[in-house]
Formats: sequence, structure tokens, C-alpha cells
Amino acid sequence: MPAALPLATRPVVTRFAPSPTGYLHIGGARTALFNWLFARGRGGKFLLRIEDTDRERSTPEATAAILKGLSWLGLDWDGAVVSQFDRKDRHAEVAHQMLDRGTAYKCFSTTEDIAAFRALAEARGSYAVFQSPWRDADRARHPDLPYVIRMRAPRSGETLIEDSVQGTVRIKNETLDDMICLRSDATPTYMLAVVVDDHDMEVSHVIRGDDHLNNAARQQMIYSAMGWQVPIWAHIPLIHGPDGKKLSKRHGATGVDEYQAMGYPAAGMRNYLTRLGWAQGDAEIFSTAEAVAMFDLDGIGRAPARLDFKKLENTCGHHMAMGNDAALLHELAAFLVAANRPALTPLQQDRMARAMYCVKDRAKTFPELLEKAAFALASRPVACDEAAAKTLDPVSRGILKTLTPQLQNASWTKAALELILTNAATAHDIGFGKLASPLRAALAGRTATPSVYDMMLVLGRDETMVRLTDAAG
RNA sequence: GGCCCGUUCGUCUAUCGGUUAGGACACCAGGUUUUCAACCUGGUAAGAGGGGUUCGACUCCCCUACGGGCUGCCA
Repeated sequence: MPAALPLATRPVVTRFAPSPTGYLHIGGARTALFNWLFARGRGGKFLLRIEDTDRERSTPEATAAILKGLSWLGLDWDGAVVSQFDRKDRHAEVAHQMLDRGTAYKCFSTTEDIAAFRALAEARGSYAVFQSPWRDADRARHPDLPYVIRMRAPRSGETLIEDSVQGTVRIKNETLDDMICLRSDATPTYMLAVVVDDHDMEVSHVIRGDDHLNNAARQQMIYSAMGWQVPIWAHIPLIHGPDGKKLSKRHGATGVDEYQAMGYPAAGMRNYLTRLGWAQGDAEIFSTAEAVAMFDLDGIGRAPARLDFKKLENTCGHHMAMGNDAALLHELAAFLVAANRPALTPLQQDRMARAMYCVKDRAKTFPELLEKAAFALASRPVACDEAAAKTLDPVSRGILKTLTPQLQNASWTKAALELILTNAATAHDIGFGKLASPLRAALAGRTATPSVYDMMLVLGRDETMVRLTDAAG
């Protein structure tokens, strides 16, 4: 029976426990985020454990990628990263304790025996759970052969999982097998290792993908076998691709590193991921601090959510606009590294910093930010695209020429520039739009740009003058 | 196959027996405008299907369909 009540008074400890077999999956990132939000909002701890008991598939590169992904998202963990493999002796110790207590037993069946059993069971249409002949065998008759340690699971009755997201889930014990806790090479299986580690690490809330919901019943048996307090379970639905199928490579990006390389700001990513499968009323756009304050288990939905890139972009756009200029500049530099693009020169950095105010609220991603700020990053002579070149006809060039002397002595403020330019438009008997086009071409080399005033302000008098002169020919 | 979970606008969701079923993204129309974007206003759009329970069901129960997960000496 889950002892949910005493746990409420236990300090909150959550954890993220990925297996290091690849990059940090976007679904894993959201699981980590939920754990992090929950802990941070309750003054608790958020621990990180690498489940590397599968030596075949675990790699240090994958661990590094996971840590990097978490760092990008700003999900800081408490204490040192725990390697599950390093704790294998402790796991084995617990397995033997269960053996001593009679809640586990040695099983000498070979993988061939098991396969044969399953084939037979399947042919008969009964449960395909393996029933070991060694479960009740006399120890005196144990052969001197390799063995695994199996849980002596109850074969009748049911196990109740009190889940904060899924509600009460009843699982018939007859559908659960005597799972292996310690392999024949004395290494622990995942099922044993998670329980021992979560217990030893004093994890109070296990928030993880609902692919582990069935496992929770098995794991709960180990808790009771050891007389340990069961944590509060919260099995969250997985993320699906836009077509509702399990998110996979064919949907596009699945690794968080790819999202960083695509230029989504981390704050926007956090906001979107928080809101994906979780809600509190109509809250849509919120800061990380607000998310920490708001997040709870009650708001987690029970159905898998689909990834929607349009909404991700929109959310990111809000965060880009809300972002602190210096912080955005800093993140932009990190994006360039992640995207394997050249870093900004000192001059470009300076211009970018000054342009930020007029470009950040029109960009959703860093590539867009760069695109909008192209005028500031361009170096002379500014190359014109086709459409911009067309606006620089002889008449327009003539007008640009008349502008330079006036700009020479103008005070470099928006109000002053506005006066000069509107007067110039009037003097040449054209609308302001007609004047703005060649100015855009001269200053940015393109037809879609921020306001001409903003560009002039960002570039400064000298640069503006030379660009106009360049264009005027 | 067996077991478990899920199903509200195209998408993310609100609703926790009584609402004209709300918001956001996307989309459409209009507006603003110095281009693009942004922004403002309005609009289209939903309870998978079938049975119950109830004075009354999106909400509770059952069945079906569909989707997902688990069913490993993987995690």
C-alpha cells in the first residue's frame, strides 16, 4: 500500500534519470523540466542520475550530450551526477538481502528455457509471463551453475499504484512476472537499480514518462519487499509528433541540441515545453520564475501531447521580445557556436547590441534575429538584392544626394531625422514610402528592414552617410 | 494475443453535473503602417461512437472504435 501521507511531510526530492544511449530527447527534456519545476517550486532538490547499467549501449558521449542539453535549458541539478553503474555493489547487496529475507530467489533457468516457456504459453494463449521452476525449489538442490536473482512476486491479488497524474491504477499480480533483479553476471537490472537508487537518494516524487507506469507495479513490490516507503508516483504522457504518432526522427528534430541549433531561445523552449501537457487556467506566456511558482502535478494532462512548431515559434517570439538585451546577445553567441556558424566580429557585436531594441520584438528565433539585424551586421559596400537595387533609380539617387548635406549637421535623434526626411519627401513631392525605399536599399541593401529611423540611429551618422553616398554613386 | 493508459476546436488546453463549452497557436477577414514583422478588431472551428445513471452530462459507469505504453538477464 502506498504510504502517501507521510511523504507529504518529507522534503521534496525529484530526479531525472536518463539512460546515456544518445542525445537528450525532447521528451526526456520535458520530463526533466517537470521534475525541475516541481522541486524548485517547493524548495526541494532536483537530482541527476545516469542510468548506465547497460554497458553495451551506454557511452560517455551520450552522458555529455545530456548534461549539455540540460544546461542549455537552464535545468541545474543539485549535487554530483550519480552513475548508476557505480552503485552496482549496493544493488547486489540489496538483491542478496531480498534473498535472505525470502522475498527473492535464485533462478537457474537459462534464456533458452525462458524462450521455450514463452513460446508454449503464447501458443496456449495464456499469459506469457515466465514462471520459474526454481521459485519454490529446495536450496539443497541448487546446482552449481550461473543464476539470476528473481523477485518472488505475489501471484494473486493486485497491486495498486496511486498515481498523481493517472489516478489509482490496479494491476493484477498474475500479469506480472518474477522479474530479474540481479543478472547472472551479478549486475543489477534497471528494475532493481531504480528502486534502490531512488530510495537511497531519498527521492520523494518519481515524475517520469508513462511508459514506466506498468513498471511501477513491479518496482513497488521491491519497495514492499524491502520495507521501504513508496515514493509519490507521477507518470506523465509522452510527447507525440504532429501526426499523433510516437515522436521519432521522421518528425524532424527530436534532440534538444537540434532545437538549440535551430535557434530557439531557451526561455521560450522552457515555456513551450512547460505548457505542453500541463496547464493552469489560461496561462500561456510566463517567465521561468512564474512557471516555477505555478507548476503542480494537478495540471498535468493525461493524454499525450503533440509537438506544434508554430506554437513553439510563437512562444519563442514572446520570449525573444521580452528578453534582456545583454542576455540575448550572450545566447546569440552560444547559438552561433551550436549552429556551427561564424561568430560575430567585435564591430558586429557592438552594432547588434545597439540594434537589439528594434529587432528583438520581430524575431522568433536567433536566425530570424540575425536576419532582421542584417543591416547592422552588413559591411560596406552594402550588397543590394534585386528588389532593393530596383529602387535605386537615378531619381532616387539624386534625392539621396540632396540628403547627405542636411544629415551632416543634423542632431542624431529620431525627432530630428524625422523632420529632415519628411521635409525631403515633401520637397520632392513624393510620399514618405517612396523615399523610404531607396533609403532601405542604401542602408540595408534590401526592401524589408526595421524602420529607417531606427537603422540610422543604430548605424550612427558616419556609417549612415557613407552608405548613402555609396548608394547615390 | 494479454494487461495498462488515454480520447474537448487542425494543435496545446480550460471546464472538476447546470457555461451562449472559455483561452492560446494556426487559419480567414478588416484595421494600423514607411517595407517586412509586430500590433489591434472580428470570424470560422470541439466534447470519437453507442448505451446507461441523473431533473440535468464534456464531466460518473459500461461497451465499441481509434491511439499509445508494457509484456527483455533494455532502460
